[in-house]
Amino acid sequence: MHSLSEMATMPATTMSGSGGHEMISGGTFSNCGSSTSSVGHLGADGGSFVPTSSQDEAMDELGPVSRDRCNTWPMRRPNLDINAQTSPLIHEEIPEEENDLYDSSEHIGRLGGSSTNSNGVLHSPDANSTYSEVSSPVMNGVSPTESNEVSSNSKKSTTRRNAWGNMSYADLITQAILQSPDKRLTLSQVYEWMVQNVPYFRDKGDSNRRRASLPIIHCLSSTRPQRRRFFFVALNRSVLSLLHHYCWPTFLRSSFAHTSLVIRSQLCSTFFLAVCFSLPIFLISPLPAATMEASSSVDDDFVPEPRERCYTWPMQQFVYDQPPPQMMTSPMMREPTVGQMLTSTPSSSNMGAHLMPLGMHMVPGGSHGVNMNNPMSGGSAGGGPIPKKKRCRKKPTDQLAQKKPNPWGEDSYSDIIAKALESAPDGRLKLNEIYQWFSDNIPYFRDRSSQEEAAGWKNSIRHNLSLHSRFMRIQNEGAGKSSWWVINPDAKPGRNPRRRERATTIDVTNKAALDKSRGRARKKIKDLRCGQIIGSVNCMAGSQASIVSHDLYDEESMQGNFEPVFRPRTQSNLSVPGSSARVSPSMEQPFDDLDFPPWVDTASNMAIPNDIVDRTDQMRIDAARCGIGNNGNMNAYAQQQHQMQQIKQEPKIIKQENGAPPSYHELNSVRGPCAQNPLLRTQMTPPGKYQPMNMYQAYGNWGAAGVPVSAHACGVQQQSQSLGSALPIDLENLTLPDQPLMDVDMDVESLLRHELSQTRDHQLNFDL
DNA sequence: CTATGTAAACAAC
DNA sequence: GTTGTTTACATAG
Ligand SMILES: [Mg+2]
Repeated sequence: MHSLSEMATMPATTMSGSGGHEMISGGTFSNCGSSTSSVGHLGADGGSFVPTSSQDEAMDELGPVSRDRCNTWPMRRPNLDINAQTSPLIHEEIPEEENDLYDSSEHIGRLGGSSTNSNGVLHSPDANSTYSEVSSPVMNGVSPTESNEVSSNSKKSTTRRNAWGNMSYADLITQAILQSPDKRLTLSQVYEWMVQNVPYFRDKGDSNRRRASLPIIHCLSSTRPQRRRFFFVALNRSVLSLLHHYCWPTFLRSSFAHTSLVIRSQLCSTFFLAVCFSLPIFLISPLPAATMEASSSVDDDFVPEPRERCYTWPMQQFVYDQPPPQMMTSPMMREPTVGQMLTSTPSSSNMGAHLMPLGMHMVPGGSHGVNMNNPMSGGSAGGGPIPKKKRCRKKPTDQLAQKKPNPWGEDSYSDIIAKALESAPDGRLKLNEIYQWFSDNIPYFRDRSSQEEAAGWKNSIRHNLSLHSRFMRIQNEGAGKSSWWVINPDAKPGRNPRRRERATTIDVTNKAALDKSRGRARKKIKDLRCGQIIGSVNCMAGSQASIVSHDLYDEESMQGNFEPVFRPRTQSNLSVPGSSARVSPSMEQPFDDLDFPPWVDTASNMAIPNDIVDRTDQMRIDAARCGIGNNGNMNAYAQQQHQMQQIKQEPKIIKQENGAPPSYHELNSVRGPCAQNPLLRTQMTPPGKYQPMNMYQAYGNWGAAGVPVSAHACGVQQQSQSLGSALPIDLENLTLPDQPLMDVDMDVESLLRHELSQTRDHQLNFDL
């Protein structure tokens, strides 16, 4: 079994009341609350938050300092009156939700139907109905004909918010979950429920497509009202990091009681996001009685206490001592998450015994570094095409005898990289940090740290990072900054690249020919770049390619996909083998490895963004407003982060137009309105610093205890301000297949923006 | 065959 | 020189 550390190491993240307020008001985002309780009271009273002028003032007080330009979060928008009009309805419901928001179908119905409940009202799920037996739970209480009419009628109706009725996705999901026996469903079961119970989705057909593999479990069965709040748990660090970079906050259990409103609203977004992106997120009520109370003591001990501090900072870190029961026993957990797979490599326990038998100069195995064997291997150096001598890499007999696949041990580069990333406090490392991790933790590489010797294995690391969709690069905005590398939680476990084999089939005998052909290819590309229309598009192989903003290169032509004038180093130029012309992105299935609801127009609606801009290092924190007085409540890590933030404070950023036209980064910055997480590690903290086990010898214990806890705080609110007011309100609008400029990148952005717009709009759509 | 390691070309920074 | 992406090729299973 997997230890829980890899999936339940929860970063402490709380949302400050001010954050919640900002989210609603559309004001600026503050990463920090105040040290006083004035801001925190939002959570203290259980979410009875109402945007008032006084709070607005408080907000202003706490708001970020003025800045020239928003590189980390959107600038304050003048006014979002639209929200003010749309929100109150839902808004007013929230404060009172203490009593059973989720068990009250009426509430849900009301949320779903803003004006009339004729269609949106949901009756309480039949107590006898089981998940599998529900006939048409969504339309309970609605006459068959009526319901049918509602859902099948696609024409716009002013009384209907969505094509299927007034219920939001969250409403539907909630219904599905509530009607399940265990009050929890996997994502695929949610899909199934949708398809089975909502005619609109049923009609979309293809219910078996893109089944979810990663579960969302929603436990709402807590009997104690005070615990009937939600937070979500990223099951592993990978997800965590992704959430993190998406700016979806994760929460400590200790924080939820104070931030229920925020959490709920965040949850809704996350909820939806989870559905769309198949994030393995657990949605659980605070220690749901049904699933956790029985076996987990964590719950019972846990009593959230009010606290006076910035709720964006972690107070304490919450770590499951053991996996939540459902994770261990639930049959729904069919497919392991990436993180689980990473840590479930067989036998790494012998890593500890992995003695480097040979001195660093004996170099039994690897041909890395100074390779004596092949003096000609410097391919391009020579003047002319030198026939390349065949490489001969025989595995040394002693290594064979040890059954070790590699001179350093069992794990592949990929495995080691993954472990490095997982060991990182934020689940992310930069390339050189990965290098360092190798050197620090694995003797073999440590012994080959010289520039010359390291070139080989570093190359291999880079190669692996690029090659495997398992790893995801996150753009680190800022000149000269290398990207963050994280585990890609959406990577498909099994299959991966199908491009490697080509070499074996190509019969090119000498390097000259190879280079020549390569040159031709290059030339061809360059020619094409000069204006020819090519039928390929930057596409994703697996989920591995970077997402390219077509806004950049392809202003308005959906027909002609011009190659970019140049390809950013970090941008894949791969085209899909087999499908040359992909004029219509929805035709091909470049996202087969992604799990989307069947009815979702995957190609047009979303994709896993592999390029995410991270502007962590650019945030500016006003330390004075961050509740510094309560450091005693922080864990060491948080304190360190805190100090760092105080130290940092560099107002710089403001990376203005470098003379360049709307750059790739610029566009990325729009797409990835990721927040700067005040708790994110910066470059000032070396990756290995928080590692309890720094030795590769302890390798086998990874996953058990080796993953340090990290604290994350990530506000989602600030994103909302960047959203145009013209954003579609209904998800439907985003899934229209004929939306122009529809492409991977575009869709991610729009999806996120949509989500954010929902958030801004007071959870108009997704609030439960 | 696939998975992996290694080398290297190339490009952008 | 570094960071990334790809391709090529070799070996093991
Ligand atoms: Mg990759």
